[in-house]
Amino acid sequence: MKRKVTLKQIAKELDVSISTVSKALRNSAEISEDTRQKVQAFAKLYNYRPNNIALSLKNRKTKTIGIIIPEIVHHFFTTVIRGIELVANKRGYNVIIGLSNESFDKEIINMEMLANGSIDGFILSISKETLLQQDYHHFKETINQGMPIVMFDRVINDIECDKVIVDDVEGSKKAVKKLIDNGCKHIAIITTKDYVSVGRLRTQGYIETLEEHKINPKASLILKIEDKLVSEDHLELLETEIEQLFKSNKKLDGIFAVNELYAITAMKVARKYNKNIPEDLQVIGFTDGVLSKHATPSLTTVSQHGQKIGEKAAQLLIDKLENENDEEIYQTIVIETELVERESTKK
Amino acid sequence: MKRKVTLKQIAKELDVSISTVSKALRNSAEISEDTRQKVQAFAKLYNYRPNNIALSLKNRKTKTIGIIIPEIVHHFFTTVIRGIELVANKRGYNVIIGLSNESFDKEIINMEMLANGSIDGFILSISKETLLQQDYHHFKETINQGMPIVMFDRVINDIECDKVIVDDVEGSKKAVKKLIDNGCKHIAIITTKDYVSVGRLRTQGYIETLEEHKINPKASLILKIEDKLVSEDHLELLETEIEQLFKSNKKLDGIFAVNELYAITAMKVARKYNKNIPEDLQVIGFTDGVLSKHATPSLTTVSQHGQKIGEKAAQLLIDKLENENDEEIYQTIVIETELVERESTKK
DNA sequence: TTTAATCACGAAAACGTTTTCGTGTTGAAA
DNA sequence: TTTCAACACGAAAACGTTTTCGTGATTAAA
Repeated sequence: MKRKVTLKQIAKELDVSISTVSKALRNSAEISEDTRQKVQAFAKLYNYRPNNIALSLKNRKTKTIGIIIPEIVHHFFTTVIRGIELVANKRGYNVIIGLSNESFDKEIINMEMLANGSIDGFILSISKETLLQQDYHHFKETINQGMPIVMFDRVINDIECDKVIVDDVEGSKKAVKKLIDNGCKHIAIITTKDYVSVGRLRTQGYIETLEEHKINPKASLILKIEDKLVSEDHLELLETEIEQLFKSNKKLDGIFAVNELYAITAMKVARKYNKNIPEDLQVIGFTDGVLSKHATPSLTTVSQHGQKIGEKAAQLLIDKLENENDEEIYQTIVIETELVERESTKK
Repeated sequence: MKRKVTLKQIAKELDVSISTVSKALRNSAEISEDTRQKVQAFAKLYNYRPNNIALSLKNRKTKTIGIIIPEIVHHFFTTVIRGIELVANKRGYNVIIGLSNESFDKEIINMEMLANGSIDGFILSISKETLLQQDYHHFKETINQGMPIVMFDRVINDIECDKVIVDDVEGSKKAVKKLIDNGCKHIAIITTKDYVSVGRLRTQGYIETLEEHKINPKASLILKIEDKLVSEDHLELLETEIEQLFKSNKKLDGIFAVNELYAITAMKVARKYNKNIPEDLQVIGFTDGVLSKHATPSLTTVSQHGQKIGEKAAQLLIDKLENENDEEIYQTIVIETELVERESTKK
């Protein structure tokens, strides 16, 4: 087992100073051709690689991006990570991941763990608990200490930082409009409680679109799920709630669900009630994931282009990191949504 | 914007030495109660946090684990990550992620990027390309430099390191046995080419189980997919290959697929051929993910307990890291698989 | 031959810690 | 009054780099 070789060891071995070795390796003009070759040959032989930690300390930058997300077993978030990793790697950055697990405390702990020198900046999506408590001091403090943050998807307006979002309202409008155009008269929405910003916005899009088409939004057609209860383990609860929706709206012919799971479950319930999809009931989801693609019938959804979100977020962050003149101009980038039409809606 | 405060600044401000500040903060007995309180108060006021990078350099350990996986948009791998993160965090470690994207070169690049000081050890699953090329020098070199590696899921025997695997053969046997017990006479397997170790092992389990039950494995019932062709984008190819299987085996009444996607697609094809599941055809998959749970009918699968794999891997790695006496004893932990019975098999 | 410029290298500081060891000051014991 | 612990603190080294600056030796110009 040969330990990693350092400049010091090379210097000692070749009987020159550390500075000389360093310069020789970096092809400094100060060093003679002779020693340069000698040093480089030796370094190559022993497979010398500069120690990242030492470099980080010296340069006061780690070339590492910290990602904080609520959950990793989650198709959307992983596509975002994929995007981040893609451009980060291309630009010489590493990616370190912290999971808040939707918890306020864990979000803070993770951020503090990383903020003390381990990373140069954050890309994050806020945990539900944080959104619920509306306590954002940790973000503000981090930014105040000169560490840039880029928020995506779940963002809040009164934090001054770069943001990458999808136009939830617009995306939701596309979906609802599609249902209307396809002839649906009684369109329900299955959404989350309002404190989840994306749920709120998508609900808003739903209502606006109905109104634009002179349709009166009916309260009985709006189902707001308390999603703390509806983790993967509480599927039955979700199902019964949706069944209620079916029971109290016999004429139901269109459903817009703000995520895949709600949509899939709705289709399941529909089958139970002998409604054919898309003939009797058309369904559109939000967030294009594996479920949508492989469900039967496959699900028409609003795609958020998670990877693009990640790419853009990483771009924004790295640009800010590498721009010396830290002008405090913050951008909010909106990534276009796209309606992916599949079998759950009529042609 | 107040920059992060350092020991030096505190020392200067309070007109004491850096050593005194450091000791005071760490409650050293060398420091008087008076100055201790003064320093601690000041530190608290300015929210002092020791710089991780400096600590890493000093201690020659980063308290960070490097994970290298082939793909992040992948249910199994993310559950493993979740497990790793869970115990890593509990034990004060961070987690940094590199994606090989199933590429040999990217695997190497990522590992080199991290191996130069950024992390204390690796947890990884080998890329398909690496498995295909059978070039494992980068693993050996890393280990040789004193950096511990824990491999999971896709491992290779002749690398000396800790490993966490599922018993693919055993898991596959459970599945096939279930099909036999349920009365299937013509059981097909949809698997990968043999260079993917998990595919090979699951095929082995299939064959062995048949033989144990005096059933002759028929070549026409073994479908080996070249999975480079079958990314998410080549679904039709997968479908036609499976259709061939149906066409050439009219009596087909059981399918064991080595992953979710193959299983789901098989069910889709079955529907096309008007085979009822589970009455006419029973299907079992491998890897319990979202698809299995939410498909219709829901899919009976062999669950690998990804999270447990991650937890165990992290445990092994951290134990090794924190055990000074680096005895070179390597363990291979086998995580039990479990047959999760759902609607795609008979009761 | 003297002066000045160029060359080739080394010493040292800096990044932010922790820790070992040394030292001046105090108080008590002799 | 002298001696010696105990006390409270500081200097310095170390982790592994990069970079600035200084310097002795060689070479070219005067």
